[in-house]
Amino acid sequence: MHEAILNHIQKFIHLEPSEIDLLESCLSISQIKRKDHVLQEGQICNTMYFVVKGCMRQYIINPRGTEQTLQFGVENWWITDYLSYHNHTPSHFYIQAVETTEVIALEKTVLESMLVQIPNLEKYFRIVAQKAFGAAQMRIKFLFTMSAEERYNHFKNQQPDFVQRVPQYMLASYLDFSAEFMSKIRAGKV
Amino acid sequence: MHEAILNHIQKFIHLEPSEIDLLESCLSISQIKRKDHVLQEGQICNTMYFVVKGCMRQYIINPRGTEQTLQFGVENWWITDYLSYHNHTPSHFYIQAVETTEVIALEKTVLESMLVQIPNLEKYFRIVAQKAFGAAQMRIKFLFTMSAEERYNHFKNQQPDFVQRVPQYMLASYLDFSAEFMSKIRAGKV
DNA sequence: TCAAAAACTTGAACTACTTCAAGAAATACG
DNA sequence: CGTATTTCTTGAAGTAGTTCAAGTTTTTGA
Repeated sequence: MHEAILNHIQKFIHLEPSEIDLLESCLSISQIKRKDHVLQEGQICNTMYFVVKGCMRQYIINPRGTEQTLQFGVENWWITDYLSYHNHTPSHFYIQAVETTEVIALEKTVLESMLVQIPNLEKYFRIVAQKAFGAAQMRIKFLFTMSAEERYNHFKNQQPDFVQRVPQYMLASYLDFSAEFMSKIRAGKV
Repeated sequence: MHEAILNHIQKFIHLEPSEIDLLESCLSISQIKRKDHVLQEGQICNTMYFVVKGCMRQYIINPRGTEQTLQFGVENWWITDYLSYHNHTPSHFYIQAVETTEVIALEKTVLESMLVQIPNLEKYFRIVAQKAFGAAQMRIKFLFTMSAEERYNHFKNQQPDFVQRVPQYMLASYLDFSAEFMSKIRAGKV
């Protein structure tokens, strides 16, 4: 039970058997159906989600009414709105299941008591957040320096399977170009 | 001595007097001259920098040979390449002083021993990284949804003083448009 | 203090994308 | 299985920006 998250945690820190038991007792898996939301714009985000199986995404609706994906979360990723979570402010984002997804939803109150009981977990979440921030910096670099076609090819080389897994319009918006342009890139019409 | 960083840490966690002493003994301020680098592309980043006074920036040189700023770090900000730091891989970035800047440079070996001796610091760095990641997500949102002029005005409203403080071409690249276009925005010629 | 370097401005030509609209194809699920 | 919904495609017209080049202004530091 909960092997996925326990394995992931133990990639970064050591856990005592008693700590594993404690974790087990606090965690539970829930299933989010395709297209269901776990966070809507305007809500305060009190939960962190660990993706066990499936795919979540964080997106916004831009002024033209089009969805734009800011982040995908696949197996072994955490997804949340950290700013809303820390500042208790209304979120700017939606978080939704792209496909039917199993997550471990960790509420702030539960997580905070876990962090007190297993102080070593602080290190785990520190490393997760630092790596995520590092990845966000690289993402901004790619957005700044590559053309649309280059971003598509680069992503496809890095994550060949993932390209098949999500609708093209979601990936297009994640790479910051229109769904129509994605279609033309794929057809070689650019 | 080191009040800036001690105050910043104590915004998020409690420190015992003995811990403060220990910190004091490990920290030292160094001065980075305007335009000097603390990290160059290709180097492995082993240090985190806390800005006490002044301004640092992280930037890249794009394929056309133009510098593009990915991140500014002003007073009370940490700046580093977390990906290079964690993975021991060559950095994609330059980190440079925009103006002559006082930083506390924390080497990985020193920081790691501090984290062992003051486990509570893990929490501090967790929160710093989570907030930084949250800010990066918002940044991507702004890049995705606002026009160049909107990004400039938004930034100017949020950080009126900062706009005066750095060369326009650095801010232009941070907001992802050309220095020339910045000039036209400011002149109202758009 | 003053020369050199850095930063800013301007206009003209260009281009990598977007938007719109409508139809075709693929997929979900009752 | 079949239909409703979602996703993808295509071309034409438009635009928010870039690039280039040259001149001007401001700042730096010996």
